[in-house]
Amino acid sequence: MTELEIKKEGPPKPIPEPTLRRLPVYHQYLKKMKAERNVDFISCTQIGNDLKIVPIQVRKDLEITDAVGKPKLGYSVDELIHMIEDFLGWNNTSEAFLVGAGNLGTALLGYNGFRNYGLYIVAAFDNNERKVGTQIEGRQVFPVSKLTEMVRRMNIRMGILTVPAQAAQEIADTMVRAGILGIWNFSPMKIDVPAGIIVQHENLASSLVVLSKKLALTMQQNLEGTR
Amino acid sequence: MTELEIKKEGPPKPIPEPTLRRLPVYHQYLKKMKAERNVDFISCTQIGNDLKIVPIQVRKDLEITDAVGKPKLGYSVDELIHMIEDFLGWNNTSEAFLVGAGNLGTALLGYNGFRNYGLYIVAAFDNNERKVGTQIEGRQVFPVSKLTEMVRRMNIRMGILTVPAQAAQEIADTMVRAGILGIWNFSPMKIDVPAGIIVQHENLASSLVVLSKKLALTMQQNLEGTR
DNA sequence: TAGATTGTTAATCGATTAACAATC
DNA sequence: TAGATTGTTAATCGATTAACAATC
Repeated sequence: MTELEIKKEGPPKPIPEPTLRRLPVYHQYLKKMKAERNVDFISCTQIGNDLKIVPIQVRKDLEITDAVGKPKLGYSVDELIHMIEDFLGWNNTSEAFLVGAGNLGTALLGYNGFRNYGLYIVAAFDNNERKVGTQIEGRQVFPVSKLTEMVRRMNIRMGILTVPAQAAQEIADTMVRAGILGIWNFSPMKIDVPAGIIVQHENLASSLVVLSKKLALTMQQNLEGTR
Repeated sequence: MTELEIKKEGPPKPIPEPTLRRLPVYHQYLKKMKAERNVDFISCTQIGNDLKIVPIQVRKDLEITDAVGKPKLGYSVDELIHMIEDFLGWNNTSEAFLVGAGNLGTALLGYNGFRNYGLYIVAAFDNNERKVGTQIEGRQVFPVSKLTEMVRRMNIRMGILTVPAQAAQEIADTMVRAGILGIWNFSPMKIDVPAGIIVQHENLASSLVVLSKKLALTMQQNLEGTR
């Protein structure tokens, strides 16, 4: 070993999905701590307490971003924010098309936060004649018939699916044929895609089931408590 | 042991959350198989193949609903659908209030599927004067100032939060004070609640991160493949 | 220095997967 | 009957949690 620290590369360690999902939560928290209270250094203990995550979990999660802390002091908030953004690739924006400019699609188009997460929705597509040609939240609405050509021309890799259930599979097929590699599916329909295509399905039924089961359990326990 | 099978009760076995999230997926699939192809019996192998879940996983998941299959034949589709609905409590509806009648709120109000999942959104609340007093998707819009009283009067237990980030915590507090026990949080803000209150946070940043990381990995692998 | 906190290695826990006997 | 599929028990895997030495 020389004095120069050799950064060992090794095979890319797999990132646990739960960790990945928590990183944006830490990021939001850190941003808030910085803005509201101008905190410079922070410990896993404090993060954990505030977010109701066990501190050791926080440490493990942050480790994956290669952030280093100082014993006794904690992590530099600025550095941590930066490391998370770097790790998540929020510093280089990628572009996406959104198909289905209904209420849900409009809501997503109107959510400016995505830009901070490295995502920019460049255009929307819809079959409704009254919407085609207009702008929604500053983005042009094109007919779905233009989708394939535009995906190819602009080299778009991500598609956001906000169409009704019955149209979901067909639009997904079109997206894939055009060259889209990742689909963010907000439709209530599971879609079939070829191997190698990534689908992230926001399944509200699944989420609702988790919430209602927990709720049912709480209410049952409350009842038992009064007996 | 008599001839009568004694159904052993035992302590309620904990339900793995991943299983819970998959049950609605099976349900949707089964409904589709029934409707489109009139399938009467189905095996875990087939379900697994179609949904790209390993068959043994499917079996384990279905086991929790107490559904029983016939060796060689598989499960009765009708019975399975019924058992899942029963297990998830989709046969008795519960009511919810929605706060924030923007595009996202409107989208949720317009999604009729919730009724099949045992959820009915009875009313919406908003501070926008142009919305208050109108109907959206057939539901009356009330001012937020009426929320507390109406939650109490109607004994509502679930709140759906579709307000902008900066209003989220305040509305959540109001909900909790009024007696809401479960909050379905669609705002991009993590909310603090007292112990015992259930929060299901639809965190789009988390989902996006998972999708983009996977996408980045695929694109990287594709690149390596061409070299 | 003393002690809080990080970094790292080991133990635990829970979900997934495998193995195999029972059965229609 | 033969064989596919269920039901059930065991093994594996990965994420979480614990333990403890290193360090500022």
